[in-house]
Amino acid sequence: MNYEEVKKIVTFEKYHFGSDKIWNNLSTDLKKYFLESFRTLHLRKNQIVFQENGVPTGIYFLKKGKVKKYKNGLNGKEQIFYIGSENELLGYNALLCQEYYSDTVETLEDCEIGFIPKDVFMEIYNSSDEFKNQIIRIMGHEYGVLINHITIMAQYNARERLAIVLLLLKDKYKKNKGEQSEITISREDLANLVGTARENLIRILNEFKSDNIIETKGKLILILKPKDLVKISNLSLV
Amino acid sequence: MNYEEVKKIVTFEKYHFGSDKIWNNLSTDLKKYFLESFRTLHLRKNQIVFQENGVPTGIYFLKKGKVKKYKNGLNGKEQIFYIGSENELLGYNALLCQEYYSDTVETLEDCEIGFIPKDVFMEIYNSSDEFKNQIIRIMGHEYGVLINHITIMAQYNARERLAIVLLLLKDKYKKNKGEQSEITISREDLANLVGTARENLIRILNEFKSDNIIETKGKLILILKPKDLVKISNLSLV
DNA sequence: TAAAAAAAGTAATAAATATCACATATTGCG
DNA sequence: CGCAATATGTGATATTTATTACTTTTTTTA
Repeated sequence: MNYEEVKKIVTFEKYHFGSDKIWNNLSTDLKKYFLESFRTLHLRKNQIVFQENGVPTGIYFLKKGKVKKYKNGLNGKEQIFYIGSENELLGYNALLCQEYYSDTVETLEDCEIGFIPKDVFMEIYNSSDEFKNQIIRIMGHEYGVLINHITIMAQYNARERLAIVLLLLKDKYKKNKGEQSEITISREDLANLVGTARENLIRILNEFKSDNIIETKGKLILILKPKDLVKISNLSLV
Repeated sequence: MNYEEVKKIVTFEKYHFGSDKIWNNLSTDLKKYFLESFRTLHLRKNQIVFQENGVPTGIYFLKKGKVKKYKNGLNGKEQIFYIGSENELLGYNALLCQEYYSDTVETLEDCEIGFIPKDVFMEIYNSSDEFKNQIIRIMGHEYGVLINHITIMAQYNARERLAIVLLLLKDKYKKNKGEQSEITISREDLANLVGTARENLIRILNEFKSDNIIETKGKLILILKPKDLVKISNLSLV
């Protein structure tokens, strides 16, 4: 199995909402209007963009940085189900279905975020069929990503899930071509993403370290042998 | 805690895709045209409506009966993430995002299903803003349902999840007002919905039986004390 | 920069869950 | 109908995961 085959198994698209593809099929005029319509917010690390049960007043466009999307479960424990990165849209689901937010978005690092008020967004949305269709395409794709996530959470054990999450983060934290991904994430967040206790997560990370699959330096995680992670993940082709 | 409060905790909407609300805000003319546009299929129990990785050729409208929505996970094990019932639409996500189906839909009993070919559906979809907005509203709502599901799968134990699933099925299998719900489901399917091994599921069902919370007769499950299931579920308000 | 707070890591133990190897029903069908 | 296939149910055991009670390290901030 070569690396290309490996990449096919862990298809990034299957784990990525894809709202950064909002520009596809959009005219340059519309793109320009959209980009000019937002006010830029600078948020520090660990700040909340919007919160579960809050009222949507617009949508957000993550220009720079990373965010976690989570829902509070048993005893307020954060269930992180997605890591958002550069160029992704945030908060359109609740706005378009006219409900309160069903999740919370919080920055993982200093972020630059564009905010577009509801009325401006709806104006663009309603005036352009291309834009509307693009949003719908994204929402349809999300469905597949989420049910894939459900299946993984329900059927794979913590070790397998950690392998999958690390492969995914390797892509999300990719910098320039050829460069090593520098995954910086707290053990608490990683545990809440994998869906296991922090103590358990650390034990598995240590196993991966002693097998030279990964290397850590403080919060930093480097993936040395992605192929081994694919093997551990138990993910199958198709 | 009275039954009204109990019902607030296990909000049906939080677990229901809501595509049966497609008619809301729709003109009677459009509704009529829609209903007249489909060909009715009669499917027996355990027949597949559409399959993961298949090409969408239209959408389905479940007129009568129940279906399971699942994805095949580890070693082909079915991960059931939704039970569809009367008046729900099926298969619109993949069609609208122009991808292959990401899940499989299979009947749980004899079903009457309307099929609308892609071109006819897209014609209705594109010609009516009300219809389009209704579909979008449904897709936005689904997002909340799925992340709620992820949180439950990741944080609640099998006993809690079974309690939640039984309360949900009680609503899905509701007949006429005041009548007792008759939940008929194979133990295998129930285990794949709860996300645990069949043996484990049966053990927990037996516990519920000896506490007189439920009653079973073959595949039939009757819920005697829903309030007790709410307590067991550990679901909290808000 | 030093104290306080938060996060990370360790080890032992308890609890939950999966797996295996069966026995017993139930259902489908030639 | 009756046999085969499938589904259900039981008990023992192995494995995985959570929990508890800490120590150590890192980060924050007064």
